[in-house]
Amino acid sequence: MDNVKKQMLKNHGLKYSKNRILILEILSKAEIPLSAEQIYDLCRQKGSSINLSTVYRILKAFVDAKLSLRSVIDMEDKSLYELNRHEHKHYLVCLGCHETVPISSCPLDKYQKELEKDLNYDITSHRLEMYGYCEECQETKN
Amino acid sequence: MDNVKKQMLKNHGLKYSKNRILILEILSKAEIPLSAEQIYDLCRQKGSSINLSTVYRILKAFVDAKLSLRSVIDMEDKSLYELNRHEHKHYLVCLGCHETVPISSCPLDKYQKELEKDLNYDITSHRLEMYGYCEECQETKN
DNA sequence: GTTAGTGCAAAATCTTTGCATATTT
DNA sequence: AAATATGCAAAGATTTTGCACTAAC
Repeated sequence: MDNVKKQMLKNHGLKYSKNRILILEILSKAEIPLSAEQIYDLCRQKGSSINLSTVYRILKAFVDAKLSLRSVIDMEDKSLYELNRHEHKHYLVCLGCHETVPISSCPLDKYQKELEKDLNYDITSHRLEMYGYCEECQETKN
Repeated sequence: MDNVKKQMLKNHGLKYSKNRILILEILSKAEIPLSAEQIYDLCRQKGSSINLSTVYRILKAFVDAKLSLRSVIDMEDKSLYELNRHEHKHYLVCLGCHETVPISSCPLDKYQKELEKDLNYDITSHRLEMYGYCEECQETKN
């Protein structure tokens, strides 16, 4: 029984369950956001007989508890889920091969503060993704 | 018959049709991105008997022809469509009332060039949305 | 023992498609 | 007349939900 993960659940007001631990492990190891189905497949590969609807329910619980983040990538129709690492991170996505590169620098802090003043908004977050072509796809013109 | 809009279709390799003109008008007037269903409703309000699947087909044609842009907003499950005005624009979305404010300034040019060099990517576009609370929703804690 | 999580099947929502008909060039 | 757009109904894909059952506290 993984006590670190169990504690993570508790800290976010979530009850323990085998499935939740399993999905938490998968998200912890993932370096890029995964779709519900990818997570489901990884569960099955690890021998679990979890149901897809349970995966969705757990992901929803994680997002509500702010343990996970949900996002969508341009041109994709499905949601992606990742662990909320409380790092400010963005992604660069190759439009050819869909390689996804995490980027930890962010140039938006000052800009966000200016906007807040100008527009009388309390800005709590932002989403930034960059799109383009990786070295290989530039050559093959994918 | 709106000849400006007719020409717009032609310029993008799209054949004329009443429905296409109608949707083009709706997108032209819209200041923020609209969902397929909102566009459908606006069509019906204008007396058209268009079918929802036709709306989807036209929007797909517009996006393929780069006459329109398709996007998704965090926490929403449906695509949004707007006219491709070839302006670089972002949106600030209120998490309380979903007010959407277009923002034309963009602080990312230099940053994007740095990333290109660092990562050997050809970066062709980016998406930025800001989320927060408008003045009113800050008060009512929506 | 009570509360909450899960599997399964069925439904809900958004989007796409096949086919017969209508419109555009 | 030939090619494309459209309406309708049906299917796809992703996500949600009701209910009986099981696991966790």
